[in-house]
Amino acid sequence: MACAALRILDNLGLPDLTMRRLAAELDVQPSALYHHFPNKQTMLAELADRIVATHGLSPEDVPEDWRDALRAESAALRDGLLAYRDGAEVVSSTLALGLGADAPLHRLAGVIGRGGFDDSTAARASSVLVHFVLGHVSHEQQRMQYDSLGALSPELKSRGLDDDQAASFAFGVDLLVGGLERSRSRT
Amino acid sequence: MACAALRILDNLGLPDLTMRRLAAELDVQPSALYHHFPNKQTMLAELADRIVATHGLSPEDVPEDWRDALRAESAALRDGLLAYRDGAEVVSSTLALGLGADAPLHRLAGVIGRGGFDDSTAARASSVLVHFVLGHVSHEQQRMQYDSLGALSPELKSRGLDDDQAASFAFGVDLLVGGLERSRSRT
DNA sequence: ACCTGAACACCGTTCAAGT
DNA sequence: ACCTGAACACCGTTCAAGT
Repeated sequence: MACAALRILDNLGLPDLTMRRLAAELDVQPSALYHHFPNKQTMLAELADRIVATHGLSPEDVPEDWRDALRAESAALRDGLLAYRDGAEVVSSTLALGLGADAPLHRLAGVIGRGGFDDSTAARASSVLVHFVLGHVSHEQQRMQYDSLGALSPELKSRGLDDDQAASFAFGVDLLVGGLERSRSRT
Repeated sequence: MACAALRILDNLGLPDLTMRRLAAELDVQPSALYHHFPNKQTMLAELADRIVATHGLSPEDVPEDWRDALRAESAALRDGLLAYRDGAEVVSSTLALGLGADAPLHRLAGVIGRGGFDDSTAARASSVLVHFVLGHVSHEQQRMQYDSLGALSPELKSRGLDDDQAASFAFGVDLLVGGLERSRSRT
């Protein structure tokens, strides 16, 4: 059920993920969907939860240094969002509406807490980080879609573009890690 | 024309800002709008540009210290977004689609550049900052809307909530300012 | 140049009725 | 419990025709 929705999302994108198309994919009438979700937003929230659950970094892969752990978790979250077309937008809107997809928030806050910051700081900093990740990846995915719509010589321009995106993503994460580190040394 | 759109946005919110309602507000047929904008997104982009243009900090009010200037510009941007219902979401989607609303990006990059950072760093850091601001204010506005829909004793919970929002906003900005400062001293 | 009228191809959601 | 069929109240956009 949610699998069909993810398939539509990945193949056609968020604007084409309609209740009617999902119903058609399941060979069912649109009204039947409302026995499983109260409304469309709830269905998208379920998708968002699944998308961020994908970014499972196995516990043994989490570095013990909190800064490296934060970088690793951030990169894993980015990978999870990039795994589905328009993944960042789905998660972003769900999170904004307070309907879920808040696992990364708690995950990252936990890592920061392990760095010796108080709960309030950890919560706020993880929120800043998640806002950045969602904004960055949304932009990234928007650009991918634009490029695939075939402007002039897409290969030429996108050669090394993935590296650029990864680098500017890492820059943002490092900026926040640095800010955190500094905030502690200034106490 | 754009004023009517802003009025609808502020009174009814983004979901109710439809081409048909805008046409009705202007006492015109929906099809008439397409002589002014090629499509709805373009119309929203015009709105977004206007919303971020509001955040005009007069040049004499910009502090000379780049860190204070960054804080002041960020706060002014937040105020501009908060000035219209769903302002952050309108700007966010327009920026994501690359249709405009990039004035704050250049403004902030300029301020950072005045702090002695190279152009690439300034551009990346201002992008991080704008992602944070949009994410934060979106969340803020979502919550305002939710509260006004009247949960239990809204005054009780929102007493001092504005201060909280302003404080966590300032925290995020300071985190990034600190990160930038640190990135220079570590060169 | 700017607008009307009418249509096209859709939406999300509800609800009685069936099994 | 789960689904159908039909409807309600909308959308964004196009296009011939008018002025």
